[in-house]
Amino acid sequence: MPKVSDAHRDARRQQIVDAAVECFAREGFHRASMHDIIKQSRLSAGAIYGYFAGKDAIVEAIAEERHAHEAALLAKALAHQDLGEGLRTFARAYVEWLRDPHERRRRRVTVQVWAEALRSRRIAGIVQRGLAQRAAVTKAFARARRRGRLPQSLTPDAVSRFLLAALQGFILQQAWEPAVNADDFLAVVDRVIEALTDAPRRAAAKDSRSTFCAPPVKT
Amino acid sequence: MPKVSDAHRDARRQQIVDAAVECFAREGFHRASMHDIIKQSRLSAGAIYGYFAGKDAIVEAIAEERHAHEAALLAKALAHQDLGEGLRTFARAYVEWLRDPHERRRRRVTVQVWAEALRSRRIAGIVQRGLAQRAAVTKAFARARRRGRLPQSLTPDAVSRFLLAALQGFILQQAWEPAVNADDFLAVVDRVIEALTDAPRRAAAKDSRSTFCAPPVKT
Amino acid sequence: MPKVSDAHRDARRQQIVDAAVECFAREGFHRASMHDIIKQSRLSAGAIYGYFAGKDAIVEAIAEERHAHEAALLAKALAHQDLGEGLRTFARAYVEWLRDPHERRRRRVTVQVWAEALRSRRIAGIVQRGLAQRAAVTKAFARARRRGRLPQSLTPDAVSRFLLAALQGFILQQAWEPAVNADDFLAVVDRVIEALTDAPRRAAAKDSRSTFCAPPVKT
Amino acid sequence: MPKVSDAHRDARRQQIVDAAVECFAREGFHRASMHDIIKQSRLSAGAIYGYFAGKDAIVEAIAEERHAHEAALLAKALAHQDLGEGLRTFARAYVEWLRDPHERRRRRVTVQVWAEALRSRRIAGIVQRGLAQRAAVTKAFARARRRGRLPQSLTPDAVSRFLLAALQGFILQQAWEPAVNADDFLAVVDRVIEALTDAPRRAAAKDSRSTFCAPPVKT
DNA sequence: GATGAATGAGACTTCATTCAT
DNA sequence: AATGAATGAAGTCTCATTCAT
Repeated sequence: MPKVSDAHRDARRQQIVDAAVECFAREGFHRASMHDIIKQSRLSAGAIYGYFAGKDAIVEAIAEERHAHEAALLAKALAHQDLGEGLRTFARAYVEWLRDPHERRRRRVTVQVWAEALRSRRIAGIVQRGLAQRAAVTKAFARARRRGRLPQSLTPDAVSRFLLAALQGFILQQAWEPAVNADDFLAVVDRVIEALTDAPRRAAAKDSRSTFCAPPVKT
Repeated sequence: MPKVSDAHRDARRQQIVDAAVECFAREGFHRASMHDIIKQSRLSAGAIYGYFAGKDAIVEAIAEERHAHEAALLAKALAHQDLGEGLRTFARAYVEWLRDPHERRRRRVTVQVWAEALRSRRIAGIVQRGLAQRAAVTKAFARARRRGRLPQSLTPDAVSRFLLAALQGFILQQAWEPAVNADDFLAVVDRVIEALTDAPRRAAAKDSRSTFCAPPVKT
Repeated sequence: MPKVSDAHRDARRQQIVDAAVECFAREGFHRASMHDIIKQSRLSAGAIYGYFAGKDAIVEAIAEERHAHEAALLAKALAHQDLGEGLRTFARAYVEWLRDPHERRRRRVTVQVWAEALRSRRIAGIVQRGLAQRAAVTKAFARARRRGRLPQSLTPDAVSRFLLAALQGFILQQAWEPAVNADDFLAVVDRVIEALTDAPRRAAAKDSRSTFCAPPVKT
Repeated sequence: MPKVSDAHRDARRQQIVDAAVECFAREGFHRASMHDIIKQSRLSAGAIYGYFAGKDAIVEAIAEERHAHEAALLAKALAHQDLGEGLRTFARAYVEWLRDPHERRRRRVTVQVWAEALRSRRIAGIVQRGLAQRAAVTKAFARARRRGRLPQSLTPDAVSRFLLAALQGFILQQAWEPAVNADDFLAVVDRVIEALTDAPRRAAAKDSRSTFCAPPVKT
């Protein structure tokens, strides 16, 4: 079986990653043994080590895998004319993505990756690279704020961080309780995004005044 | 009939739990060995097994530990006349709690507990018991909604879930990046709680005007 | 089985070393598995790792073991009034030592240690430490040369090195061919030592002159 | 009927052996993997197995390789009119040979072969075949003894064995310490050969006098 | 003939837990 | 009650060799 095609190599790699996701979702990284992954992948021990340097490398590959899709969703969100609208669409698409049973298994692994990031510099780096995508949202909020669409009292960084936190928390909750009602959650998200970004529109239509004035202006 | 006093037993128990937190925060549950915990606690293997049935039991004890304090904070929040005010106070107190270095170490373990809950029924049960405290908040929101202080379009469950999610996400982010700016985050939390609890009344009764109206000079 | 006596620990350690010698002599270090040593020692895997950090550490312990006895033999040799006499006695005692079947097994391991010294810095260091004992012989030859009992044309270092080489070669040959005639070999050794050190006596008695003068004086 | 010429086959074979020597000298047989040899030789796994049955066969080929050259040197030595002279020339030529860096690498492997001979019957056989060359020297000493040029008290076998031992010991020492002074060593070898082959005659016929008589000033 | 991906037995080592002292 | 040496199953990974292409 000499010099196999790149496509074949990629397929094998994916076969291993998929098997590992299955095992890790079921047992956790540390409980799942290489033997389990080997059986699940229907390859041999040696074959796997030809594609990955070890168990950790597989974990890292899994950790890395989600970024591309997230970046795509995010790009679409930020392309919207209206930031709030874009973010609401993003939230909807993201939650939709989470409905896929295959993706749900991966998310169980994601939660473990989050924990592992506290221990492994490599994993921490990968997680950081994922989190770094938030920067684009922060920038968008900064632009919005300059146009008066975000309260001066809030920092763009904290706003994007807050929305990300809510999303991460939801991912956690869904991992623990798969039956969680995503639509109701999305309704809250919509309302929050609206509150954070839509006020000017409301101001234009209804001329509202209120406690919104209370927090001091942050510069 | 123990030869040693209960106080002594409790102290020993805490000594073990503290040593384990230290080890788990540093290495993760699975990487930390009982040997590590034994050394850290300066007790003997046999002694530890006199207090805990095994490694899992220690993990469970740690997982359980946080609930009492959380319940107390929450009770105070819900005792407030104004729900929004109570929740904002809660958020502030919670974040303050997270500043303590000792607590931060424990939180690193919490993140691991979250991952472990996906694997262990016992840990899952403990986490669920913690999450169950959210019910009181949900009830409070239900009351608020009946009084028109929460939009009819939002379910009390989803609102409390959303706020919890944001808190959990913040805990994660702080674990990864201890220098995260908590005050800016709290400002967003305040605004969101306000938006969720004040808006309905405002929309119906008041016209709002605010900082939104004064866009800063472009830079 | 808490806090066992030092004597007990030493006995256990020796039990492991002895088992390892048995296995290494039979199979070679690399072929002999830890499993073999474990079975041979009638201890458990874990017990062995409580005494040695790993297979290499056992090899090192074995490599180290011979030095004390060698140093004792050498000290006796060098205490002799007459260096030649001392060395002949040493050779005899050393060869006698090699007759012991237990010691012969150890020597099979020694030959492997010699090879391993080319690869492992640790083993190389241990071997060097053994070889360093030659320095005392070199010094004795230097003294002898100053008293005219060693040809000026020979360096003390080379002489001691030569004798050591012959001994090492004999050890090799005996390892390959246990039936080698040691007495005949010793007769040659005697003659050689005599030739290297006894000339003055002969010179006194017989006034000999010869090709011995040919090599240039080395200083 | 091979598609490639014998010359090509031999070149390939040598390429493999050279690569293996490189790897074995660097890492030792057991640590060097076939993978290492494959990379070093710039051939493929399959190609190597077309030339050698396995790793052991390569080791055996290396072990065998030295004999031809040794036999040639020895034949020249024994062709000398004077045995002592012949042996001294041999020693000189042999040590000269050891100066070549390529040969030094091979000698590192030789030392390993010596150890391996204790374990593998095949390697033992090859080593024995090398050692068997000593028989010719023994015979020469027997002839010398019949002519009164070797003391009756020494067996020809032991004398040749002794000289071989010294040479083997030197090879070991040079492997461990490449900077060893070969010339000084050769001076001792010369003297010893002289003592073994000239002494009887001298003792009977001559009076000897030498450098022994001129003790240097004490320092 | 040549290639190199794949095999899978088996290597070394760790570690939660027990129990004789 | 306390100790810590001992257990041994199970873990991760390597590597000589094969054989489909």
